[in-house]
Amino acid sequence: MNEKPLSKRQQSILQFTHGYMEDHGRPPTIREIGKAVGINSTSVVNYNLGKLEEKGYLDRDPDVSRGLRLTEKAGNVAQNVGQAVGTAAGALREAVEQLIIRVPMWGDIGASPSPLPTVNDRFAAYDDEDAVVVSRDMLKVKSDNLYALRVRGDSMIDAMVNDGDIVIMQPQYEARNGEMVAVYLRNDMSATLKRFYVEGDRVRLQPANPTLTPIYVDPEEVQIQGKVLMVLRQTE
Amino acid sequence: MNEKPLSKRQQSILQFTHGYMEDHGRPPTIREIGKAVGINSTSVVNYNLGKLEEKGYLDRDPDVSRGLRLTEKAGNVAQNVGQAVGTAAGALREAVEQLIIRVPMWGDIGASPSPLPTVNDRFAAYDDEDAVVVSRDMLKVKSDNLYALRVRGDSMIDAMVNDGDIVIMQPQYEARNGEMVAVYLRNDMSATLKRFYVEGDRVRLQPANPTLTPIYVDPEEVQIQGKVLMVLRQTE
DNA sequence: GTATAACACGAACACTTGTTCGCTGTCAAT
DNA sequence: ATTGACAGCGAACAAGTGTTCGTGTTATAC
Repeated sequence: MNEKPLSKRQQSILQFTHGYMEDHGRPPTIREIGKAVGINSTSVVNYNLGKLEEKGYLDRDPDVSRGLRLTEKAGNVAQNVGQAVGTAAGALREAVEQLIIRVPMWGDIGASPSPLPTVNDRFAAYDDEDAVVVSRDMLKVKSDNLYALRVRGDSMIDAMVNDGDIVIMQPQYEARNGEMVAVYLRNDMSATLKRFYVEGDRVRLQPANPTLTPIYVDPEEVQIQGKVLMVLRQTE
Repeated sequence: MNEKPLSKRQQSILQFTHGYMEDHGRPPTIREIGKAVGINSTSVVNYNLGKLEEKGYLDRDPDVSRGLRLTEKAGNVAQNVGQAVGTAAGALREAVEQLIIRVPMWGDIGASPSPLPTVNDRFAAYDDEDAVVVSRDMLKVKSDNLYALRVRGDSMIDAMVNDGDIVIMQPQYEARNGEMVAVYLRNDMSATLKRFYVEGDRVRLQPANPTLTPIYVDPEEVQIQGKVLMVLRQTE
């Protein structure tokens, strides 16, 4: 449809109407439009509004005061404000959720004898205040059931994990070779973080520090409690 | 202020007005309100609108048609959609900025001989894609000028930092006793991460692993490049 | 040059809309 | 029992607002 462009007056009318609606929360009257765009006669304003309606820039309800409505074509604002705000807020919330994970802090690991807390141990209400915030980019797994533990004592040093460090865990009760896991050694009654390998009928637990020697244990002695995904150290 | 609750009629007036505004893009007239909530007399509607204005639920412009405006207190939608969306977006963006810091990834540390990159070395445009996202809670400093380095090789193991770990650095060229810093040893042409102590006329560099022995160097040999704030390890 | 359409205008009118007035009824406090 | 506050009502009125009418000017098509 090859349509005539808007006259300058018609553009002024649209701009004024849009701004008036935003400032006042209601459309302007015919006389208010005329005063704003320099038209002395209500019938000229009426004529131009009729033309704008023909061209699809606004709707008019006849015989009611302030019976104008700008259409989408006029670039007017969305009518359903609450929905627009909610949609924007939801989109931003989704964007944040795409960026970070809040991992609940469940307690400590390290002082012997002390088994690791497990998923099933947890019944206290999750407290968001104690969460550790981590970038999703740094985790390559689904974020189900992650938890954080703070290391107490020097027993994890062979795992290159220091007193005070935080480890991000994923519940897991079996391990593949090479995975860094938290294991509870029943004979020692202690927990440790090592890379796990099955070798013949024994289990090799390899320290993260490659200069240290591994330990070999009977599979019966090992209780895997979870996989280590990240270590976070604050040095201050 | 102990204020009387709204009457049922007043609640109906607010609800009708809100819905009419959304449906029609303009406020209702006194007579439209009366018809909707079962009031035959314009003066009763007028009286109740006056009460709602007193209580802060709406504003009235006198002597104009459709001169009502619901206020925030009425739970009405924001009038300026763009502004409301922008305000909401800004508030959420501020909330995210309160929660996390995006630390630029500047390069590697560890392969010898290789001095640390410094603030002054950096001239390429900061690429947000390479940033490391860290929770502000885990940093106790102003976030000015932080940068991240990825560790290459085993040379940091005495610092309890493994190949592939990420360290979050703050530029700093002098150190207080006990701070974990990145230092460049001029004689070795190598960089290391250690706790820094001045002892007499020498400098003691203490490994993070307390079972290892420190090294003593001449102060002239030491070039401090930055303070280590955090270590992040991905174990997968 | 003429006819037609588009655009413009002031004035009057019709209708819509908000305000005011005088009155009534109910309820709580004195 | 009286009074005052509150809520309600119909009617009249004043003001606001949109529509219609008759006329004039300018641009376009033939």
